[in-house]
Amino acid sequence: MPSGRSWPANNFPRKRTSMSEPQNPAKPRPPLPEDDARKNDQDLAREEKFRRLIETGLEPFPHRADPTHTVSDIVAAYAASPRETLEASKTRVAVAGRILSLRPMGKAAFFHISDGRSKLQVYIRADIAGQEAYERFALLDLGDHVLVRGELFRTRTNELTVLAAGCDFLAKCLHPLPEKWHGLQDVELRYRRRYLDLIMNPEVMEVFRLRSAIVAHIRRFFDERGYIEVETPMMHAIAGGALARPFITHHNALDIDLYLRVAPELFLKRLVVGGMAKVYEINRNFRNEGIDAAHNPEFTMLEFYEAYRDYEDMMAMTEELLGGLSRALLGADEFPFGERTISFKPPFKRLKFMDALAHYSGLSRAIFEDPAAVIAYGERLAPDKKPLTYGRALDIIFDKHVKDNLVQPTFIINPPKDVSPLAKAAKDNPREAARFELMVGGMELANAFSELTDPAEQKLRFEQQAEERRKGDDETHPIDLDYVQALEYGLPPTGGEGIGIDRLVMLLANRKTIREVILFPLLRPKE
RNA sequence: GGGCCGUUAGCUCAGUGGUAGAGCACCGGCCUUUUAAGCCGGGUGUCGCUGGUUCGAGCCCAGCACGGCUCACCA
Repeated sequence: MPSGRSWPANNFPRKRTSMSEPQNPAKPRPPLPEDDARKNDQDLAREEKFRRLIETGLEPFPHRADPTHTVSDIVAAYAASPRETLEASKTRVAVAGRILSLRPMGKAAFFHISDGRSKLQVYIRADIAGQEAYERFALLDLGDHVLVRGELFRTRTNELTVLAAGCDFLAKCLHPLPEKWHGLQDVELRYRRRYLDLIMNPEVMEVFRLRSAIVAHIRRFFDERGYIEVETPMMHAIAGGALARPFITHHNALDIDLYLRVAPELFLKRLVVGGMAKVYEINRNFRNEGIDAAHNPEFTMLEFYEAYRDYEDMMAMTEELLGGLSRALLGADEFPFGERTISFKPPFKRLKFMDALAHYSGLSRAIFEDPAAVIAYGERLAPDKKPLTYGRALDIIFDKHVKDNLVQPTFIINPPKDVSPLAKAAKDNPREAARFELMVGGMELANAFSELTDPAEQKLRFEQQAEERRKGDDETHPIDLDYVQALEYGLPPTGGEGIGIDRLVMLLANRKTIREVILFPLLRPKE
C-alpha cells in the first residue's frame, strides 16, 4: 500500500504555515447542482457540512483511492476468523464503501460501510484516528463514500470490525437516503431512481447479479458448443422476423424511415446462408405494444440457429440449457415461482397444440375440424381482431384458455402454420408448423422451429401475410424479398430458437413482473 | 384503452368535514465496544394538480397527471 494515504497526510495540507492564511484557499466552486427551491432542510444541512469539509482544505472529488480489499473480500475471508486470530495477525486493510449506518457516541463512533453487496462495521475513535481526523469524520453523513484504513478486530458482541486509523473522504451524498429499516418501497421511485433501490435493497442487487450470471452461463453454453456470437442490425428497413408492430425512427442523412428491430431472425439466418453454421445473438428487441407484468417495449432475446438441426433437436438443447442453468445458478432442478415450484429437470412435457386446445378449452374436438366454427368462436373472444384466419383464431383460443394452465415447462408442439410464416410445415400435417413454443409459469419463454428453407415457399408465405394485412390484420409479417434472395443461395436445414431472457430471469429470480428484472423499465417521463 | 386502488415531511406510513401526525432521517446538547445505540430538546409540509360543494376540505364531488393491480393486446 502506498505510504501517506491517510487523512492528514493525503487529503489535507500537512501544516498550515500561518493562521493568517485564508482558511479556504481552494478555487471557487460552481454552485451545487440543484435549485434552491427544490432543497429541503436536510439537503441544505448536507451542503453546509460539505462546505465545511471543503474549507478544511480537503479535495472534495478525489481522483482515485487505493483499497486493498473490497468489503465483500473481507467478509468472505475473515467472517469465520476468531477474535484471537484477528488480534494476533494484526490484519491491516484499506476498504472503500458507502456509509449506510452511523452510531456516533461522543468521541467514538460505529458505522457500517457497504460495497453494494456486503456490509462491514467500522469503529473510529478520536484517540486512535486522531482528534483532527475525528472532527472531520464528524462532518460526514449517511450515504457518503469513504476509504477506511485500519486493523480488523472483533467487538464485544463479536462483530467483525475495522478499527480505523484513518478515514479518507471519497464522495459526498447531497441528499438523505431512504429510511434504513423499510428501504425504498415506492415502486415508481425504485424504477425511476434505480440507484437508490440498489443502495437500499440488497435483494434487488442480487436479482441483477443473477441476471448477469444467467447471461454469462448462456454465453458459455453456446461458446462451448462452437457457436459464434454476432450482433446484427437494430435498425431495419423492414421490421421482419416476428409478427409485431415496430417503432419507427428516421435517419437524417439518408432521409429514410427505419424500424427498430422486432427480431434479429432474418439477419441471423442470412448468416447461416453465409456459412455461420452455429450462430447466436443476445440483444434487445423493440415492440410497439402495451406494457404489463410480462411485457416491456424493449426486451432482451437470445436467438440461436444451428445448421443441420430441426426443432426436435432444439427441444433437447433447450432442456439441456435450462436444466443446466437452474443447477449451476440455483443449485437444484427445482425453484420456487410465486406459490408454485417449477422444475427444470429434463425431459419437459410435450403436448401437441391441438391436444392442448382440446384439453384445456373444454371445446369438443369436432369443433376444431370446422374452421368456420373456430373462427366464429375466436372472433367472439376477440371482437376487435376481426376478421380472423383459422390459425389466428386457434391462437386466440390458446391464449385465452390454455396459456395460464401451463406452469411446468411444456413444449407446445406444431401450432398452426398460418401464424408461423418462417417455419417449415410439420412433416405429417400441412396445416401445422414444425415448431414449438415453450410455456413456463403461464408465459411463453421460448419459440423455435425448423426454419423454412424453400425460397419459393417463403415468398408465397410472405404474400399470404400481405393478403391478411389487406384484410385488416395489422400483426402480419412484411414481405422481405432481400431475405428471399438470401434463401435462393441455399439455407441448409436449420433449427432456430428464441428465448426471452427477461422472462427467464423472472422465473429463476422468482419475480412476478418483468420490471423487477429490467434495470430501467420504460416509464412515462415525469413532467 | 376499460375497471379497481393509490398519491400526506427526505423515507416508511397513520389521519373519523372543525388548530396537519408517528417512526426513521434531520437540527441543537450529552455520550470511547455500539448495532433498528441511548438520553434531553426541536416538526422541518404546495396533504399530486386544477376547479367545485361547504361557515369550514387532507377528508366530499368533477376533471387532469403519475403510479400499482387487473382485463384487453403482445414474447
